[in-house]
Amino acid sequence: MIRMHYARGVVEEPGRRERKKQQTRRALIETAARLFGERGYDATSVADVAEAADVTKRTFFLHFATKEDVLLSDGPARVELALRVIGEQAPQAPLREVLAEAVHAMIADTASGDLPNGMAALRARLMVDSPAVQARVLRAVFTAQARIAEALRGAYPETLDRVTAAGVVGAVVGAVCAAAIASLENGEGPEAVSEAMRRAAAIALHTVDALGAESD
Amino acid sequence: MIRMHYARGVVEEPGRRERKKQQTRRALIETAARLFGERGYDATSVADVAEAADVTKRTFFLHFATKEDVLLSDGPARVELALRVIGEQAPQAPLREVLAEAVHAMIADTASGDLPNGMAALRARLMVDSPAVQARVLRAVFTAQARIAEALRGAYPETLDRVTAAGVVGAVVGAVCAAAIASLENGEGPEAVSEAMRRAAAIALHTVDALGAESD
DNA sequence: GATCATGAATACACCTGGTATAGTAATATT
DNA sequence: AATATTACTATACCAGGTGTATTCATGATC
Repeated sequence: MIRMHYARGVVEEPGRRERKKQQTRRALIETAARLFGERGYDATSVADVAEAADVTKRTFFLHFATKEDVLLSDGPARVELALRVIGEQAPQAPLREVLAEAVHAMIADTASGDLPNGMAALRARLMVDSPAVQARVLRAVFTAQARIAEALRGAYPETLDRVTAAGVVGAVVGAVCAAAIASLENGEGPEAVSEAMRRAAAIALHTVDALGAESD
Repeated sequence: MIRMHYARGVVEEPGRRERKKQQTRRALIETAARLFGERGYDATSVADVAEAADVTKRTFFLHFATKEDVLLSDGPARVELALRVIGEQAPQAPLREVLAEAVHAMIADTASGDLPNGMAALRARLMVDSPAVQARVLRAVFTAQARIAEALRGAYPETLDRVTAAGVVGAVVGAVCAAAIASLENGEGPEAVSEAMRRAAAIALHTVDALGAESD
């Protein structure tokens, strides 16, 4: 039987075990980020990371499903952010504005909330020369995109069916991603990259206006 | 010294060696497609495919860089198709129409030109339940998208800079892909999927009209 | 036609990502 | 204090992927 009703206050304080777990997790993330940054992604094996973090390779895979996943630890939070924005403004505000808000929030979060460990920046760097990372990140983006699309469809069931919602969100996210990568490959700095993402979002958001009238 | 001036006619006929190479390549593709279809992707090892095609595992990797790549053999042709469409209609026709033509050509090719081996259909099926396939396909799409964007930028240098081109193409491709997957996950048939892709493309193509005026 | 160079395929060893299993020790619950 | 969880370890294993030396058919040259 599962019972978790220890009344440690309103919010459940983690307890020593959970704290230690998060500690190893953080150690793995930071160690991985450091080694990937120093030696490159491919030149760093999971065994190296585990060794440097003083745990076994097995432990690494108890925390992360794949080697790439250690780079995606901040992904879920960003998706939750977007979903929260949608949940708050949802059916009252017009679709276009809600989607715009959500995307802008994610872009801003990527740019500003990244200072502590620089994970997004590192990920961007590694994406350029590691196909595996690129593929995994794209898949993560795609999954996130699908969740956002479902949330939007739920909020505007009369305007959006499942496929249309996916299409619209796909357009915006696709534009933002492609612009970001292009900007990165252009060698532009974080400032310019963010600007490129915002511009791409603004342009792609016009798809929303086109929802009713499809010529062709 | 390298000399390849055997005059076998205007077009270079392949010769026995090259033909045998292509033969093993085809055998690997067909065998892989069959086994993946029968047992599923993850349940089929590269060794299995090689064995069934009567070659060594090493030979498989001389033809394909990764296990996933054997599913992408028809990808390059589809990209070339789009580039050809762009190259033919390029700067004369308006950007919107050229992009529309290119995308429609790719969609049509996916739907109709797929009968011989059903590779696109198989790929779509396998994407749904194999993360590795999904990731690799997304990466392939992303790469293709970058090439198309570059071609467009070359054709309309005054309208498009690098980042904008990437954004526009990213929007259209992103919309089409997302719609296709959503439709597939909806359990819709090939007919409906194609229709979903066309609709998504039509909607996303409105981004092109928004190129001049960006109201943030 | 004999000879030589090329390159597709082989055989074999090896590394790394990822998993299964059984076990240990610290932590949480009663 | 006794018991149940559970993060972590140790170890062996599988599959994807690569390096290297070798074989052998093919294509070029004489």
